Parts: sequence; structure tokens; C-alpha cells
Amino acid sequence: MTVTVSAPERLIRIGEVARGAGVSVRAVRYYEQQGLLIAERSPSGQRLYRQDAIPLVRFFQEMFAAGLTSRRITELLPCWDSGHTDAEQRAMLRAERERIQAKIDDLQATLDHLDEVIAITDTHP
Amino acid sequence: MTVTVSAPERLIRIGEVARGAGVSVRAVRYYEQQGLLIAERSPSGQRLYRQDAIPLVRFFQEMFAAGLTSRRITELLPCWDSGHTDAEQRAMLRAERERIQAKIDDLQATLDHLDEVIAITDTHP
DNA sequence: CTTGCCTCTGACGCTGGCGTCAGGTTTTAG
DNA sequence: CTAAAACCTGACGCCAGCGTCAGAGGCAAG
Repeated sequence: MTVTVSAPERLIRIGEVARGAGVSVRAVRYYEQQGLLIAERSPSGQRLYRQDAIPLVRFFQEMFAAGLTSRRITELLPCWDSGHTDAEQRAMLRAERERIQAKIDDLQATLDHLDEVIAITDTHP
Repeated sequence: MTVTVSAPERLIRIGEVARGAGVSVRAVRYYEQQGLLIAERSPSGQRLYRQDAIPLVRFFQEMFAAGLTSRRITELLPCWDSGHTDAEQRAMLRAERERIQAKIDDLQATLDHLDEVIAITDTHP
């Protein structure tokens, strides 16, 4: 039988999270307000995060860039960080996947359109 | 020598433009306010458009979906509807093309990311 | 003529992801 | 010990692309 002595994980403060993830401190506080990121508090009230908060914030940025709202992300978080998801959550996950795929297809079509215009304007000054 | 008698093109009103392009009447007025779409006026003050306003509005929607602002679109309009563009405009056009391509690449990476999560949540209920 | 739909001009509201300022406490470096 | 840097809680501001409401005029049909 093995006993896992939880390694005294070094907790970091909000500034380090922000710099590590390339966002502003304000943004990290906002994520907490939206329920995306829960922080412990030091006795004096400062937010304390585990290191994996940094990749998590990067993940949020990725989802924002893909057009998801913070509410939607909170609904999908169980799929991400826990090993237990229900059918509804997996369905939402696939639905978002489809939305993103559709967006990619739209952008690709737009790109092709633009390329035509570029070709015309280049050959026909 | 040929004389081009301009065909008495049927002008349409704002509602027909909106329905044709799948946007709201309010949106079409907004485009005019932003300088995207200039309309003639009937004696009573109603906006009158040529039929090609409909594909033009569709084009605006495509650009909005690709992340361009209305200001940016006005700057690019000469590339689109006239046969005369300068070097600066063609450069902007290519720059936007690159932006969209980068966006597509980002979204594709996000999609791959999501597919991994989906695979995990599906095999590991 | 009137009914009903379309159009007009303001002008305020909304959404989301923050920026930014104010005014105060805490931690850290020297 | 002290000054700078980092952190805290509100709370207002911003932008862009419209939605929406108010109040008034235009236009074809019966």
C-alpha cells in the first residue's frame, strides 16, 4: 500500500499566473468572477493558485478565440479537468467542435474569395 | 462606335435588400451610417438600392465573420468594386489574408485539442 | 378613405471581455 | 525601517454591431 504524501506544491500569486499565461491581472480576476478559476486565499486575502492555473488560463484564451463564452466554458470544464463526464456534457463538447469546424470552413471559403480578389487586383492594376 | 443605353435597372427598397441578404433592416441602415453602402433616395426620402447591394451586404457579413471592422472594410472596398487599386490597398488586402490564415490555423489547433479531449471523455466515461 | 405594411429619423440598450482609475493593504528588496 | 512593487475591492468605461422602442410619414389595395 502506497501513501501519497502530497508534495508541498508551491502556490503562486496572481501576477505570476498572468505573466505566465500572457494575460492581464485584471483578466485573471475576471475569470474568477465568472466562475472559471477558483483560487485559495492567503490569510491576508491574496489569491493563491497552483501552477496548473497557467495552462488553464491559456486554455481559456484558446476557447475565447474559438468563440466560446465564459459561461459555456464553465459548463465544459468537467470534461476537461475531471475524469467523470455525463452524456450531456459530451454532447455539448461535440456540438462546440462542430461549431468550430463550421467556422473554419467559413473562413476558408472567405480566404478563397479573398485570394481571387487578390489575383485580380494584382494582374489588373 | 457603340452607345450603351443604361438599362432601366429596377431599384429596390431596404426591406428587399435585408431579406435578400439575410440581415435586418437595421443592419443595412447601420452599414450606410458606417459608409459601407451608399443609397439613392426617393423624393420622399426612402433609400433605393441596386440589386447588387444584396451580394455586397453578403460580402460585408463574410468580412465581419472574418473579424474585420467596418472601417477596415471601407478601406478595402476599392479593391473589390473598382478596377483601380494602389499598392497600399493591395498590401492591406494581403495583410488581412494573412490574419485570416493565422486565425484558421489557430482554430485548427484548437479543434485538434478538443478532439483529444473528446477521445478521452469518450473512452474514459 | 382607410387599413395595413413599409419606411424614416433619432436615441437609448445590450453583450462580453476586459481597461482603467481610486483608494487602501501587503509583501518584498535594500 | 522604508520605499517600491504587488495585491485587494469596487465601480465606471469602452467598443462594435446591431436590437428595440417612439413617433411620424409613405404607399398600394379594397
